[in-house]
Formats: sequence, C-alpha cells, structure tokens
Amino acid sequence: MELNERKKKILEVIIRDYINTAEPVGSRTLSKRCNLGISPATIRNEMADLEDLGYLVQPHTSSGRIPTQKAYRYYVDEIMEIRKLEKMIRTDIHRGFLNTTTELGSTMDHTARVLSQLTNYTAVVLAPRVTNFNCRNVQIVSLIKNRVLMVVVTNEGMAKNIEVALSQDVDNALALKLSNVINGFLKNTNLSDLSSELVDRIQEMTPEESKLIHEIIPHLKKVLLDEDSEVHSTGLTNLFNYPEFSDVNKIKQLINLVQEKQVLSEMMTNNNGNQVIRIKIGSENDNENLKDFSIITSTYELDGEMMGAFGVIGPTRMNYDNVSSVLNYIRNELNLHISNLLMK
Amino acid sequence: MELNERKKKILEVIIRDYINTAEPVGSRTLSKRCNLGISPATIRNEMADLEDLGYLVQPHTSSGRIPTQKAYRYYVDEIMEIRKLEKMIRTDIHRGFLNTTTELGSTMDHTARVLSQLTNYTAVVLAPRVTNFNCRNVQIVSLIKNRVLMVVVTNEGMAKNIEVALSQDVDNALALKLSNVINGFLKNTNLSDLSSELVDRIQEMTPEESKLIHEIIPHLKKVLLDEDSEVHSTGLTNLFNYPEFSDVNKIKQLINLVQEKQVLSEMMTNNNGNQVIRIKIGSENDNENLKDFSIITSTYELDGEMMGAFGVIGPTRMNYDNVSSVLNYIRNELNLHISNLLMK
DNA sequence: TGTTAGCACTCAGTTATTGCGAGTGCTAAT
DNA sequence: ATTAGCACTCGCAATAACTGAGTGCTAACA
Repeated sequence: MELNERKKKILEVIIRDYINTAEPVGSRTLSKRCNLGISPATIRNEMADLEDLGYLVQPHTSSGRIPTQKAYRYYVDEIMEIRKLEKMIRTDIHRGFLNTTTELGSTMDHTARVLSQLTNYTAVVLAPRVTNFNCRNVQIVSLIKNRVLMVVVTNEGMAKNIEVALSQDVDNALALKLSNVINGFLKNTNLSDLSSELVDRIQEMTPEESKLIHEIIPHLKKVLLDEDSEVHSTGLTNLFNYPEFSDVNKIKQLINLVQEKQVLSEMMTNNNGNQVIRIKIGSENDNENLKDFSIITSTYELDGEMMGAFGVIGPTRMNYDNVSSVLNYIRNELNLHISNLLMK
Repeated sequence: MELNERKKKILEVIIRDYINTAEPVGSRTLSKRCNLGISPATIRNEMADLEDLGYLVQPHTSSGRIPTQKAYRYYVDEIMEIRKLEKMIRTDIHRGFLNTTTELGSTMDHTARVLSQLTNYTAVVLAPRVTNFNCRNVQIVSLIKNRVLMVVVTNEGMAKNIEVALSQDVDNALALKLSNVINGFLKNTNLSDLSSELVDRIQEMTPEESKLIHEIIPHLKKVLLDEDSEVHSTGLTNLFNYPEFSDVNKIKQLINLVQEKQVLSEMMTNNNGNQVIRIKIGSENDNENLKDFSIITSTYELDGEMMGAFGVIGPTRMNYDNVSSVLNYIRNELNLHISNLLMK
C-alpha cells in the first residue's frame, strides 16, 4: 500500500515532531507546523486514514496520535536520507581520531565516547574480533610457579592474552623454549589446524615439554574464540533524560542489556542483510530486553574483512537520520584509522 | 553524651526496624516489637530525648521517627557486632572460591558476584595494584611495524601490559633482544630506579637499540602506576529494588559513581584508620556522588602488603552488621586464595 | 468531490475538598 | 517514674469538579 504525497508529508511531520517532543501530535499543532495550507479538519481526515493503515495510534481517544513501529520503518525506508554531516563536525571527529593514542583499546573507547556525545544516546563499540584472523606469533611468559601468560599476536598485529595454570612449573627459560617451539609450528600451519599429531612429530623435546605443549594448544585456540571480552559502552545515563526512561524498570532492562556483552556482541556482528547501516526498531530486535528500544549499528573492516561493530541504542523515537549520518561518517573514519594502525 | 541502656535499646530497635522497612517508626509499633514492657507513652518520651540528642528526626510532625546519620554511626560503633556467618554460607563461599579458575581477573569477578549476591547491594572489587610491587620480568612482543606490546611481570607473578608505538619498527628478533637487555638491568635494579645513565653504560647496543630502550623505560614505569584499569563491579540493579532508589536522579548518581573507576579506586584504597572493615556513612564520604550512600570496604593482602580492596555500596539504611560480617569472611577467603595463587 | 467551519463529545491531568489513620505532645492520675 | 487519655497534626488516598487539547461527525461551501 503506497501513500500519496500528502499523507507521506503529514506522516513525516508527525514523526519528526514526535521524535522531538515525545508528545502526541494533534491536528491543530500540525496544521501550523507544516505549511501545506490545509486545515486541521482535513488533517484529521488524513490522520484517521493513516491510523487505519497502521501508521499511527492514539494513546487514548481524544489525544493526538503517535507513530507506530510501522511508521518508523516506513520513515527509515522511504522518507529519510543519510545526510552529510556539517563540515565543522566532520573535522572535529577527524581531529579526535588523530589524537587518540596508538593503542587499539583506547581507539574503541574514543569511538564510543564520540558516538554517545554526538547522538545523545548510548553507544556500544565492539573491539576487533581476533576470531577471523590468523595467528603469527605466540609468547609464553612465565608468571609464577606453574602459571603463565599466553600472548597471541595476529598477522595484523592485534594482541590478546590469558593467564593459565599448567601442570608443571615454568621458568623464564622454559617459557622461551615453549614459545619457540610453538612459533616454529606457526611458520607452516594455522593455529586452528594445529593438532596433537603434528606436535608429536617434533623430536627434540623432553616428555615434560611435549606434555606442556599439548596443554597449551587448546588454550591458545580458546583465546582466539573468546568474544565477549571487549565491549565498550558509554552514555548509559544519556537515555535517562528522555521522558520514556523515567520508569525504573526500563532502566533496569537497559542496564541488563549492556551488561550482557556476549549477547550484544552476537547481535551486532550478525549482519544478514549486508547493509552498511543496519536499523532495528523495537520488536524487530530478537533480544527481549531490546523490544522497547531501537538500535542502529554499523561495522568496520580491514582489507574487506569485517573486524568489529559499533552502534547506538536509544528509544524507538530515535533521531534516525542524524544517528545514521553520524554512524556513516564514523565508519569511514574508523576504517581509515584502523588500517593506518594495523596495515602491513 | 552517653546513652543509658534503655535509650540504647530503643535506638537499636528503631534502627533495625527502619533498615528493614524504610518506614518511619512510631511509638506504638515499637512498644510491641521490643519486649521491654514499656508503654508507647514512655517510649515517646525517650524518643523525644533521642531526637534532641540528634539521633532521630521526624520527616514531618505527626509521623514516626527515622534514624539520622549520627544514629547509624553510633549503631556501627557502639551497638552492632560482627557475627560469624552461618556454617552453611561459609562453606558455600569457600567452595565457590575453590572453583574459580586460576586467573586473577576471574577471581575478582567471582568475588564481586558473591558479594552482591550475599548482601543485595552493589559490590565493587579492585584487582591487585601492581604499583607497590617490584618488577621481575619484562617481555617486549612485536606486534606490527613500530608497535609493540609490553608485558610487565611482578615478583609475585602478576602481569600487566600495554600497547605502544615506538619510533622504529621492531621485529621479533629485536623485541627479544630488547627484552633481554631490560631483564638484564632488572637483575640488579628496581624498575623504578632505572635511569638513563644506567642504560648508557651498556656498550653492546647499536644506537637504534639504545634509543628504543630509552623510549621503552618510561612506558614501563607508567604501566605499574596505571590504576584505574581493574575495577570490577556487580549488582548495580540490586539497589533499584529499594524504595529510596525509585528516583532516577539517584540512579544516575550511582551509575556515574561506578563508572568513575579512578575515583572509586582512590577512595577504597585510602585507609587512614588502618581498620579491617571501614564504614563510611552518607556525608562522611568525600565524594559528592556518594553523599546519599553508605559504603563498607575492606582490603586484601599478600605477605602483609596491601594488594587491593573490595566493598559494598548501598543506601545509608544499609544492613551494617550483615555486610560487615560478609566482608570480614570474604576477606579471609580472598587472602587465602590469593596467597595460594601467587605465593612463591 | 474534496475541503473546511462548527459543534458536541472524550478523557488525561490538575486542583480542591474531605476523611482517615498513624503518630505526636501534654496533662493528670497512678 | 510511668502510663492512660485526649486533643491535635499532617501526609496520604479517595472523590469530585474543572480545564483544555484533541477528536469525529455533519453540514455548508468552492
């Protein structure tokens, strides 16, 4: 069902108004705001039609109308367009990225902060997943007694590490030897292909060393698969200023959501439509805690390979065009910055 | 001004009651609850006295009384005692610690979770500060181009790391060499005493290597000083169930507080009184965001040296005795667990 | 036939009024 | 010193009346 131009225009104005004010929009207010030169009565007729079509609802008889989820979807798909950000804002963002330190983690923090500042919603940023990348280098660092730190470095120069306890004590010398053995393997083999049989073929190891290597390998593989560790979020309290969040239960929902890093991570990286900017409105979200929110996400890449995701969580009456524009620009900046940081 | 036994008893019952119900306590209710066999009228007289002395206030004429901050302080200092936890709870906690993995970080997470579960308030745990400890071992790991990961290991086997960019490219071999040089220094010198002059005395380095070492040392020192990184908190939403937190502004305050890891860290480690369990009530807290809360903290040690802190944040009508008892027991468990993990 | 003015109607939210009840302070009797 | 009794206070819940922004419908109009 296609809407005629006037209906489309009216719907647009209602949505814009409601996004700004969070108040139901009435026909009189509307006729003043949009300069179509039509009277409240006419608008009422049109609004009644739009209600029949499922784009508007009345919270109660005798109040103005508010947009439905379907209306937001229509707005996002058919009406709004992703604008270019103002020059001043663009250069601000650009300079900000130049000033971040060379550490990847702080770039992520910075991104989250900028996002939440520019949008006034809650920002979430996923640090690069090492999962998809190959491991170039492993360092075993002796800690104390049988405990070691394993550092895994990918081809792109990203590092992750975990502490583990092994079955025997490991001193500096042994740690170095173990590192060398494993790095020897990695010259020819992917970490994920590293099997017990391969290890057993190497002769010049004592039984103890061989045993340790066998213990270490599964841990290394686990490091690469570990997902939830690096979720940065900011601006939680931004949302509290919006009237729909005066309810403590909604706040609880939001906090629970942000704390479930695993879920957040899956949700944001699962890009079925292959779109650059993905918008999920209200109940379009699978996650129960997100049913009352909208989330807009995007991804950043290195060498065409998806590395991570970032996005913004807000009320369903979110400022979709502004947020999309911001995400779009940040995405470019981030891609640029990351490839500077990691390119061979 | 000392209180006589009866006043003391009455004050105790009022505080206990108010902690449970968050409702002002009246004389009639009170006379039923405490079996001193005195009538409401007498109690009213005593309550009037207690009000004059500053221990009670009436939210409005003609309502019951609620304890003041002074009353809580009196209760904490003079009335309550730290009980031993029930056997069952004790063994539960103990088993929980045995089951945590060997990684320090997960022990901290576990501690926070247990604390918030047992108290129903918000728990905060500071991971060990490396600041006070000496560095035994440094590993420079080549990442990509001029970027390296620096891993610092203390004598006790705790590890910290940062990524930095150096002025020249560093490959695996160079990284190893740099590590060896620095570790050579550390055999005889504390990291904090490592100066440029010392470095210059070593002959067998190329000018480039020497330059890199000079760049690296300040970074290493900074790693040890970095404080805010490891603050674990849980149970934020626990507090939302208490009636005093139906106000969104208070929630905001709390969230801001928990996010300011630096502040939290300073506040919790600054132990002027040298007490095992430290209780700060309402405005006794220096931090503006904490003025409406109470916080109870304790510390854990290794070899008599303070390593970190943990504690609980809640309303001023906090269940002081229960929380103190829990902290007291967890402290012992944590000390035990950590020394098992790190003892040479 | 589409648009608009006019009018009766709806209903959330605010204000004013009232009554209730838990609590107090004071006084006089025990 | 303690307590029973009583008048008084005051927050709070319930009720009623009022307001105003908004609607749907009808009839008139271009």
